[in-house]
Amino acid sequence: MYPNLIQHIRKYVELDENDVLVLIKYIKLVSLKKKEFLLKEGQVCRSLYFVEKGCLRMFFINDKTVEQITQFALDNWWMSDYFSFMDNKPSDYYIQTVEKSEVLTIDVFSFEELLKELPQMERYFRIIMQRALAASQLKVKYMYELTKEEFYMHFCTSFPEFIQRIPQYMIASYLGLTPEYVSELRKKNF
Amino acid sequence: MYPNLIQHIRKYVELDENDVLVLIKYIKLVSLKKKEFLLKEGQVCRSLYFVEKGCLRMFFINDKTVEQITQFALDNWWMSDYFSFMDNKPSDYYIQTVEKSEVLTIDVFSFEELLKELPQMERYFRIIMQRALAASQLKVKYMYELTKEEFYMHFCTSFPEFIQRIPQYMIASYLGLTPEYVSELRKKNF
DNA sequence: TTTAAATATTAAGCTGGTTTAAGAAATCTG
DNA sequence: CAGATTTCTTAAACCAGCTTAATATTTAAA
Repeated sequence: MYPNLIQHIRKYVELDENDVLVLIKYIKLVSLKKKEFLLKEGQVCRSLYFVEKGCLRMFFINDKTVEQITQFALDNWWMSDYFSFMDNKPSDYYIQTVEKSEVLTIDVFSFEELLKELPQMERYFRIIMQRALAASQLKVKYMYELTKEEFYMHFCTSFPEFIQRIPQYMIASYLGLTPEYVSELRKKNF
Repeated sequence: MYPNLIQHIRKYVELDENDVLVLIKYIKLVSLKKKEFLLKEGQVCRSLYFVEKGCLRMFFINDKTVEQITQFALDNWWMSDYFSFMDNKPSDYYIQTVEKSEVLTIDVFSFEELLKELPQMERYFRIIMQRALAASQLKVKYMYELTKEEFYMHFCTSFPEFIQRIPQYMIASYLGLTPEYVSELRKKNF
């Protein structure tokens, strides 16, 4: 049950069979089709989401017309609007499946209970947050360092699995480019 | 001793007088003048830094000429290159004081020992990382959402204390603008 | 298999923000 | 206080990447 999550946790902390039984008390599995929503703007983000299988995207609506993607989560990634989750505030974001997905959810209350009952999960999430923070800082560095063309090329070579699975216009949005410009770059570079 | 750090920790977890004695075993105070370095490119970032008083900036060198600032840390902020710290890899960054500062440092080894001896610190750092991640995500959102002019104006109204303490050209760098363009914006907007 | 919807391409014109270069003002240092 | 250094301003030329608008292609649904 939830093999990817269990394995992921065990990369960072000890988790015996009993701990697993505790863990699964607090976790819910949600099976979703393509384009289903886990969160919409205005709702409080009440859960952390772990992608067992599939792909999520997080986006907000720019000047009320354009979807601006800020994150993707493929298999074995956590996703949440942490501000909304922590402070119980309405979110500015949507979280939606990009493809058919199996998502594990843990709500605020279960999260706190789980941390009490399995203190090593405090360490696990500390490490997860720390790694997510490092990744976020790296993305910001690339946004500063690279031209948009370089940013796109870098993304293509660094994350070829995204190029396979995610429509081009979504990648454009994630990188802060227009789809038209990505078209131009593809023509130019291949 | 270290009143700001102690108070900061107590905002999130319990810390009795004995715990404080344990904590200070692992922490070092460094007093620095303006423009002193805590980290230089190529070195491994071996510590987490907490600003008791003062101001730090984190930057890297762009195409070998221009300093690109990615973070500031004022009083009560933690700063580190988490990638370098976690994985023991040479950093791309410099960390330098912007003004005379009192900085608390905790190195990798002490960090692990501290977490063993005071497990509630695992929770404290989980929350700190979570908040830093939320802040980083919010910055990325603004970078997507706002024009450079709006980004600058938003920063000025949201963080007036930065405008007081930090030279204008550093703020320009942090926001990804040229100092010349900031000059133009100031003329235009006041 | 047809129709509709979603995704991708092409090309011309335009603009927000950079680059370059020079000088002015403020702040340090002895 | 004087000179050196750091920080800030001004203005013109320039360009990476966007906008607009029309068409083409792929995918999904009926």
